[in-house]
Amino acid sequence: MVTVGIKEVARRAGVSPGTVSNVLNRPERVAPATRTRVEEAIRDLGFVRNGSASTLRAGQSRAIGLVVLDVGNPFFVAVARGVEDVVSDRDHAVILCNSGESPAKQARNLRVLAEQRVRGVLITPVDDDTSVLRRLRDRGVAVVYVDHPASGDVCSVAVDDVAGGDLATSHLLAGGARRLAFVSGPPAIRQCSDRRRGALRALETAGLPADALTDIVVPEMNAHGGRLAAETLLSDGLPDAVFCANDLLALGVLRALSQAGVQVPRDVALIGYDDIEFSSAAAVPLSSIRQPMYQLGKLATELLLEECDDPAGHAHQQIMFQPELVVRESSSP
Amino acid sequence: MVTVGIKEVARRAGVSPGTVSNVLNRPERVAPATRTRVEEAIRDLGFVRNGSASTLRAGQSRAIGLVVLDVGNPFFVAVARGVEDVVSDRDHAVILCNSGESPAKQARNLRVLAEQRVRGVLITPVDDDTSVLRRLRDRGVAVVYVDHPASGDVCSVAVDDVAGGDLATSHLLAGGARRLAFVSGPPAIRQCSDRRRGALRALETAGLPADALTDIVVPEMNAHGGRLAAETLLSDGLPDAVFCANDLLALGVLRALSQAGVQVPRDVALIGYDDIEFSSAAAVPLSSIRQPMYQLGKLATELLLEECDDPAGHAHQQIMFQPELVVRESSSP
DNA sequence: CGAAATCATTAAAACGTGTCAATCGGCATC
DNA sequence: GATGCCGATTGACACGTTTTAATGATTTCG
Repeated sequence: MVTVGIKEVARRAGVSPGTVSNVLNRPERVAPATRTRVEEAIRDLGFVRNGSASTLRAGQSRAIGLVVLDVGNPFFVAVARGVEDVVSDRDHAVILCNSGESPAKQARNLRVLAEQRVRGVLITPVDDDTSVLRRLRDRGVAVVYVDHPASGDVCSVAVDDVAGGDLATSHLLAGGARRLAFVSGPPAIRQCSDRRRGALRALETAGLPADALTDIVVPEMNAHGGRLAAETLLSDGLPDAVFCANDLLALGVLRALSQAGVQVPRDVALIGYDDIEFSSAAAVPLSSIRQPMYQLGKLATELLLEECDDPAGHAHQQIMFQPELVVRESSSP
Repeated sequence: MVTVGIKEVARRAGVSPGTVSNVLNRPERVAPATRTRVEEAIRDLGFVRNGSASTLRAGQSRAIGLVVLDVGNPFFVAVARGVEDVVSDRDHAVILCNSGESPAKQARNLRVLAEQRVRGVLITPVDDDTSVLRRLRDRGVAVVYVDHPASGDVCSVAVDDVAGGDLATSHLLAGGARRLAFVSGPPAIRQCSDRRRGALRALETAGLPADALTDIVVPEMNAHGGRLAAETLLSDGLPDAVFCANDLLALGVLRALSQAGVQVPRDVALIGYDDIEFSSAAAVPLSSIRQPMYQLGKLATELLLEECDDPAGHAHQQIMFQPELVVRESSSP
């Protein structure tokens, strides 16, 4: 393993290591003639900068961390795309981490990111325990919440989940449903509890009691969780309508119900959340709540980089998008 | 930004920096009493080790790179899961990169990984240009091909795509189809060309001419590409059956055809590739070719780490899995 | 009881880059 | 022709960790 470093390049180009460094970092400071000479040497020797050394010296790396709940969820994939597009313009890198909805994995990921001295972290937190994040910020790492509202001292980009829950539920109620089920992951996940609160608000607006809504909590917010929920639905008796906290759950529910001979929407109405691409292509096209996923990632990254570039003059912002109801066959009588 | 380093921990614990390093890396070498003292100091000061410094000193980091064609494709998400599970046991990290089927992005990603001095790289190459990879290996970075067969001097884990293409096509032919269309991305992508070769083999076996297969090439192997392909199908006249190089394409084709009033499988049979979870939940459940996605990632990672740990005694292996036909409604008359 | 051996700890030298004060050379001004 | 000035380049040090050879402390054995 031959390690060609900055000083070999320097020797080859007949300059000092300092000049090579300048070519890499502030090309404008070095005379055009020597610059091309150095660039040739770099090409000839196949030199690639040692990121560790550069990070060590500079005190921070040219990477940001993105911690999401589930890389298997197209929602977060779309968010990641937004992040990637902004970041690659500034030739930074994204370290994508998956917390799998587990606080332990989230903590492990954050430790790795802290070790890597990332400039900043975009995170969809697993729960409301902000202590880990606070420690990160104390260490000088900028943090922006993604899909999670925050209070004054930190930036956040989110979508109004209470409004979304209300939208979905009001739509189901307008369709004539009276007994509802809410399928979601652990209530510690804010998206779940907020969407539930929205559902309850809709019930109240409609003059219905809160116990018209039955909670079904499953451990994982994916298709498998959805199938588990369907088992409960089938054994406990079907409600008029089912509201799932995301589309993966809804697809799982839909699948399991169909296999059991239950027809959607005839026997039970169904609505999901996120409006991922697959929802419209499902066996029964899925009604859902649309969110600006790509925008979420994009804007969050812009806020993060702004804070990194000017920590002092940066004013924290909390952005809140509004979700949108998308009606398809699964909830139309 | 306060930087608490190893030497502050040392001072607090009343030992030398070297001892703190030993506690971190070879705890067995330090006496239990001092070890706990150091561990307390670490906790008290909230010390986290500077990964750059340790990477710089060690010459390589404790991370591996994974470069995939499309993070939006559930196939690669499943592969990534396999990788992640193996790697996190050895407490290494995975840097996940998306080449988006573009050689330029792939090259950029590899540069970043080289800068980070990753121990090894798992990659599904965009094309057959191995020069970049060869340079990486010359620099001492282990490389394993994922979902891409290789020749003797490098490890690879792949699935027999020719066999898969044959399986899919033979199945369509057995269903009575005579005129076929093959929808895929650019033929430079090996998965596409191999599956096509398998399709041609099946035609030959059945005694049909090669021009019974019409190629439809789209720029992106996702649902959008599928919709583009469907436009071509509709304007050029429908074949008896359509074989798509992956399920995302097939879902897009299915969707667009349905919207145009074409019924699957009555008007045209359809089969995809990969057997991603959504395929079975589609409007018309999709026939497909199943691949051991998780196993692919898992085994590739094991080979990679084996090579990293013992570069000299390592014998390169080329693993080839066999795919499996999954028949569902989209191809059953 | 002294010497040897074992064990725990330390001091100092790297790793490759970025930074900054210092130097050099060329040029214009007086 | 001396002086000052400015841009280009240099040299040396620092970043935080790991590692190795050496030191100090303690035990074992003759």
